[in-house]
Amino acid sequence: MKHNMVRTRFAPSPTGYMHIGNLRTALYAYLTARHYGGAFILRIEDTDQERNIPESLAAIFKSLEMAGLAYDEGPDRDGGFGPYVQSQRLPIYKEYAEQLLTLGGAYRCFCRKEDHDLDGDAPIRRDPCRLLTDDDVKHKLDAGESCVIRQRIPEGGSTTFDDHVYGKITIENAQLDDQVLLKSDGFPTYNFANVVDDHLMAITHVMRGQEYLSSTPKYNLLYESFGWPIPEYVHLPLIIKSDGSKFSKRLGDPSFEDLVAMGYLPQAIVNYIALLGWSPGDDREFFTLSELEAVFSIDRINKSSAAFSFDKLTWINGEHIRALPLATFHQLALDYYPKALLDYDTLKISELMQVRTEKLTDISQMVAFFVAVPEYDVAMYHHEKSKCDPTISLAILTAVEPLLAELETWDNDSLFQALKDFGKANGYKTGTVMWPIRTALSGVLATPGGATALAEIMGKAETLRRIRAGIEKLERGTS
RNA sequence: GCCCCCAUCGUCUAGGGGACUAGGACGUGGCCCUUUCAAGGCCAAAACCGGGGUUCGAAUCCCCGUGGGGGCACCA
Repeated sequence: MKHNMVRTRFAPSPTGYMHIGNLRTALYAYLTARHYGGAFILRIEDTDQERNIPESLAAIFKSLEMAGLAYDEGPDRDGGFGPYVQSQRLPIYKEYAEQLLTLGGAYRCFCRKEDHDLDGDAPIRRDPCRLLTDDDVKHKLDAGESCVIRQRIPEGGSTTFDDHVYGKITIENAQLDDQVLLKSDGFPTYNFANVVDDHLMAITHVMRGQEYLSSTPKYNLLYESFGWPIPEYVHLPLIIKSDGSKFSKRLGDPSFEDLVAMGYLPQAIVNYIALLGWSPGDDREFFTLSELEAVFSIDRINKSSAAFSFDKLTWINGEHIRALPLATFHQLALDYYPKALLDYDTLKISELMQVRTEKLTDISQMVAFFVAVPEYDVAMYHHEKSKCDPTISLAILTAVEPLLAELETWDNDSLFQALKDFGKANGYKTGTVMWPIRTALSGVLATPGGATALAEIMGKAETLRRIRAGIEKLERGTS
C-alpha cells in the first residue's frame, strides 16, 4: 500500500435495499477514492442483530454493481484489512474495548437497560458506574453480573473537530453522553465499531451523512484515548423531499432499485444524485461516472440539504437515454415492448422511440397502438395546426387509399414523397394530408414518428386496413 | 428541553467584498423548426429570509432574530 494513499469506505448496514442518501454517500466516497487514485472499501455494519437481514448482503453487492461503484476491498474482495463484515470482527472489538478500559477511556457499566430509559428527554448525566472501583467491578463480574462498556467522557472542556464541508465545530463535553461501546451481547455499537474499523482499515476520509455531525466529537475522544490519528471528516448534507421532509423508504419514497424499476437508468440516477449536494463549478450537468471521477472534489460539496426532484431526474434520464447507442437502447426497450409488437421491425420502432423516451416504463404505453388502434373519437380528426377536420379527413383518406394501394416502394421516403405530391396537386398542405393518416393509423394524439414512419413500420396491408377502418369510422361519425 | 448545523428563483445550484441590471439547469409560459408528439433552437416570468453592524462598497464578513433540519438508544 502506498503511503498516504486515500482510503474511503462505504459502510452500509444490511437493510435489504439501497437508500438514495446512502447511494450518494457511497458515490461521493467512491469518487473521492477514484479522484485521488486511492482505494474504495466496502464494509458491512451488521452489529445490530435485530435488524440484520441475511439476503440483503446480496442486495448491496447488486446495487453497487448496477451503479458502477466498484470497490477495491470488501467482504468478497480481501485487501488485507479484513474481515470486512463487522459481525466477523467481534474479538477485535473486545480486545480494543478492554484496551480502552486500561487506558481509562471507558468503564464497565452494570446498570440494566431500563435504568437508562427513565427520561424521554434524554438528559445528559453521568452514569453511577463511572465511580465503581476496581474491586467493585471485580465483585460484580465474579457474581456473574452482565455489563456493557461505556465511553468515559471527560467531565469538563470541549471537543473541536474540523470538517471539510462544515468547517470547525466545537461541542462542550458536558453535552456528550457516556455512550455504550460494547453491548452486553458482546457486539459493538456503531459508535465504537466505526472508530476501531476506520482506524484499523486505515481510512483517511470518513464520509457520512451529516446526522453524525453531533456525535463526531465522541469519536474524536475515542481516537484520542487510543492515541490514534484523527481522520479527515467529510459530512454530507441530507437529501430531502420537495416538501422538506425526510426522504425515506418507509414513507413510500423509492430506493435506488425502486427507481430503476420505475424506468430510470442507473447511470442517470448516479448522475442526478451527484448533483444533489455537489456542483462542478461550471454549467455542465450531464456526467458519466468516469467524468465524475475526473472532476469531483470534496471542496465543492454543499452544506445545505437538497430536495430530490423527480422532474429533474426524469430530464437527465432522458438525456442519458438519448446518449445511448441505438443498439443499447433497443436492447433495453425490448423488455417493455408488448409480445405482439415483435412481429414488427422493432429496431425501427426503437429508433423512433429513443429520442422520445424519458423513462423506460413509458415505452409500453407509447407503442401500444402498433398492436391495436384504441377506441377514439372522430373529434380526433380535428386539428387546428394541421388545418384538418373530420370532413377533410374523410376526403383525404378516401382519396389516398387507392393511391397508397398502388404504391410499389413502401418506405418512409417514397410514402412521404407520394403524399406530399398528392397534397400539392390537391391544394392541401402536407400537414393536412398527414394528420388524418396518422390518426387513422394510431388512434392517438401523439405517436413516435409521423404518418409515413408509422406506415412504413406497419407495412402496406396493415396501413390500408387501418385507413379503411378510419374511413368507415368517419362515414359513420360525420354523416 | 439541551446541543449542533443550514438559509440565493418553486426545485438543484453559480457566486467566496466591487466584474451582479445576481449566472446556469429542471419545471412553467411563448415563439421557431416540423408529418403528430418529442428532440433541438430562441425568448419570458421567477431568488439573495428579516434587522442591525463592519466597509468608500455587501448575496458575499460579524451579531441578533426568524425559519428549516439534525442529534441527544445496549440503531446505524
